[in-house]
Amino acid sequence: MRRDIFQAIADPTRRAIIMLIAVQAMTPNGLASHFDTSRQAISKHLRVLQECDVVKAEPKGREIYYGLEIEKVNEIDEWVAQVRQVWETRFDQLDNVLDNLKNK
Amino acid sequence: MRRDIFQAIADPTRRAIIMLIAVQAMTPNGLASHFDTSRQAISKHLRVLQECDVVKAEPKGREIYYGLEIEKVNEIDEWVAQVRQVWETRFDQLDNVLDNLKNK
DNA sequence: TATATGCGCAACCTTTTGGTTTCACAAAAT
DNA sequence: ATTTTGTGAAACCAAAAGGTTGCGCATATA
Repeated sequence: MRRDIFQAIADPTRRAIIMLIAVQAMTPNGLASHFDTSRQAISKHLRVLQECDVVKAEPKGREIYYGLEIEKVNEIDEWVAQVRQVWETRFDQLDNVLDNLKNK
Repeated sequence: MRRDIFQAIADPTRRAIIMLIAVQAMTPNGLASHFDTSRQAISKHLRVLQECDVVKAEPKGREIYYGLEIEKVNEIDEWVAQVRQVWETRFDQLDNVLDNLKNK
């Protein structure tokens, strides 16, 4: 399944996971202790996060630490910036129209 | 149903709608002409976008123009900034640890 | 007035999502 | 060597998502 970062952050639990591992890498069990669901459910969320490279797995013995890939978060910023840029350009155009009116 | 902005931007079609109306307010039919789906499907997306205040409806005769509420986009930024801040603080803490080691 | 247009809403259907339970397996601990 | 612990994967399930078609209603247009 083709995932993207926007789908990844759509779920509140996944956003909370991201926030937690922003502090430090954590294991599935460690993460699950902060939520009201099973470890398996958290593992599923981690898989989604992995599929779009928001999260990286680092095995340590029989534990697996999941760490945040902060660069991926930039993709969100980029889109938001694009929207804002389009929005502001629109006002520039309006300004131009108003300037033209004033100059007549 | 309780929606939030993150769910709103999860769908690619909705992100495209947001980008389009960032340029100028548009009607459902006007929007639908840019996509490969029915007007009703676009209307459903608009309803989702309305429910989390990303979009505002402005009736004009029998047409309804949907315009972007740019302020809502800031909520995305805020969350991203929060993640980044936590992430960077983490490194500050590591720096502190390293500083302490160096001072011994 | 009759007709065409633009729209929202409801019913329906299929696929996806998010959860659970159960299992197998590797790595630690006993 | 046996048991405990940490994990991913698979099967299953209910709910939600995203699409369609068909409708009714209000507003333009003829």
